Amino acid sequence: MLKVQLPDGSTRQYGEAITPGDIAAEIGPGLAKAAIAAELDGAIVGLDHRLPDAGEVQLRLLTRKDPAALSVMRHSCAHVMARAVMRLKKGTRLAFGPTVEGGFYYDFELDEPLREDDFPALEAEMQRIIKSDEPFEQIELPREQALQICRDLAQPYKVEHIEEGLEGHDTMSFYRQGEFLDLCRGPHVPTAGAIGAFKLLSLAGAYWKGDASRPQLQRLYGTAFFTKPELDEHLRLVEEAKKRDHRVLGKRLDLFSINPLVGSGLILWHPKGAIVRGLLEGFIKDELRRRGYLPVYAPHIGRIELYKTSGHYPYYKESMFTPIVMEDGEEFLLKPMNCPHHVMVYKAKPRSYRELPLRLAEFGTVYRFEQSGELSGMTRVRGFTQDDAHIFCTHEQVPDEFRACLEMTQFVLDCLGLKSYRVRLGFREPASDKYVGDAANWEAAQQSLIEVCQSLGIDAKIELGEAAFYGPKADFVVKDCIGREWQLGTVQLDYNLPSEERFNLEYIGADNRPHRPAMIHRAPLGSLERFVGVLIEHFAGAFPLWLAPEQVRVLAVSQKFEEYGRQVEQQLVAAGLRASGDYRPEKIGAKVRDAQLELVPYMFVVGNREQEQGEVSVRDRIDGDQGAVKVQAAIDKLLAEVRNRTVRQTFGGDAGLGERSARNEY
RNA sequence: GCCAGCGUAGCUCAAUUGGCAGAGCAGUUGAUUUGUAAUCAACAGGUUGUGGGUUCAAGUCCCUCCGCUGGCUCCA
Repeated sequence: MLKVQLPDGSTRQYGEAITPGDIAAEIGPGLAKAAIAAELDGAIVGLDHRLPDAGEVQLRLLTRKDPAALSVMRHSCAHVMARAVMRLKKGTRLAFGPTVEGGFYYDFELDEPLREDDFPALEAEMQRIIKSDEPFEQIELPREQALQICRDLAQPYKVEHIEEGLEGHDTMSFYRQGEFLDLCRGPHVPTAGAIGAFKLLSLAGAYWKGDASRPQLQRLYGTAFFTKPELDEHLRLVEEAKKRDHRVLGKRLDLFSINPLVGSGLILWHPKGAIVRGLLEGFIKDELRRRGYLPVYAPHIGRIELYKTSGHYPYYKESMFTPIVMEDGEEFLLKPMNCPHHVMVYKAKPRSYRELPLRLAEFGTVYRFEQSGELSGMTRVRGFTQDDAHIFCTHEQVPDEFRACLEMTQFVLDCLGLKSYRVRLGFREPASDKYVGDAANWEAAQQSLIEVCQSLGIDAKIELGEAAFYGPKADFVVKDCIGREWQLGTVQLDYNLPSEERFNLEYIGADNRPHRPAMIHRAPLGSLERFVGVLIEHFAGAFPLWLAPEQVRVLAVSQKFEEYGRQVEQQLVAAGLRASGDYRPEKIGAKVRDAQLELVPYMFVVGNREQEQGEVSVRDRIDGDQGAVKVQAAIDKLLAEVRNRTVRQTFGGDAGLGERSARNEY
């Protein structure tokens, strides 16, 4: 006897084998038609899933209104896409085809590669398959039979996956849809007709099982929604994301450039971009001073022996610039990290416990030879500046220092209007022996990270095995205003560099004996390049007043008022505002338009009326014409907005562009 | 690094089947003196990313390299 509890609290009892589809039909023909999948005790299953014969289960029938149903449908759409590819390209070998955030993909190996030109034909074929509305039918087969079928179908990747990936599974799940049969655990929509509007998006390379030493397959990306308007809205958001791309805006707003003659991945900060960066640096410097950090400076290169001692060389040799070799054989490296230099500052003299915690801070520029295919605008570069600091402290001080670091990062992000973020806690894999440092210290440090996050109200997720070999870490992952996630700030504990086999750091304790300090690396913004890139996209180039490269522009109604305009402009500059003036022989409408397109936060319009009254007409970039006020009153208003670092406007929306993470395997 | 695609004026984009490289904006000059998102006109702007090849003829077809884009892999 099976007892089924439904979301409304009602229960139903069944004596015979039953499926969610049967139950839906029993409740009503409308639900039977609308149901797409079901949630059985928290797990998503198909409508044809056979419920247990006895016991008690909770069941929820999912319609197209449930987000979980969308994933099921997209996965089915991936199958339809694969079926279409196999119809058009004979001999296609199938790999994996899961759902990802914002859509789905399927990996194939073909004799003739797919091209984007093939998309229209593929989409037409998919449309035909959906129209014929054939059911998705699950088939469970014993291991040997499953293997034989995949061999008969000439699907070597499926065979390999059964043999290696699904070792220990006795039965295999397949889904059949017409002539298309695929190893798949599902679930799927009942029939292809449930698939709504879809679109093929892009073509890419992907290694089999994500392993660069294995064959490279072709990955076909697509997306699907239950209705055409939803698909159109999604595509519109993707277009919106493209418009606020920091590479596009960086060029249009003259913030930065990258020049092949200078080198890939090397940022040229133009004056306007440099203003934004400088303001951020100033903001951070003030915070560091307030929080007891001491500024230091270190050179951009160091002898190779420094990095041999730190252990970075030759371990990270592949992602470093080649050493500079002098005539006498001495070698230098462009520094890929600031820590070894800062460690040497620590080691410059004997340290007492009374000096700890010692917090050494520097905007340190580092160089890493990232793979060419990895470079992207300001967010992935070969030379970047970290708002770096290294804290040397006793093990007892670690929790307080963690707290201060996380609190500062939180403060900085809040000030910049980045309100949506989470923290990834990278902890050690308990069973592994790849980590340096004392296990008890690790345990205490990890525990304190959890407690600090809790007390600061930070949404933190523990990821076992994601720690660096030298210590646990907390990475801040920030979500921008269209839902994309970026890893920015980081706090990392380091048991390696202070160790005897590395720099052998010591301090003299209260017991007059030497002790080993702990070391924390931390950077609230991460890299200024990436951070500014993310800020550009987050604000769509429209920086809040305190960060805007140009804060006010004086617009003269005609050239007759140039003199008064320049006078106002001077007052603005004297008040500490970044101001300019537009005295061209253009109509005021044209000047307004230009300032508006350049995203200048405020325009002060001056003409005859203003000149006579000692006023300016304030035009707000967001709210438009605000009418005339005395010059000093206008300045005071702006100064207050700067002082408070007011964030007045960000742009909303979520294009489903977060971390692309595979959910359904095979 | 790997797979696929792309590269035309500062920017956005045209150029029939391989047949005289073109437009808008930006720029310069001149006229206009303007009241809240584009005043008018003239001028100038190019070794079509680089180097090679096929052809009577290459922006267009083939190869090389460089760069960019989307992914994959990597990320101290």
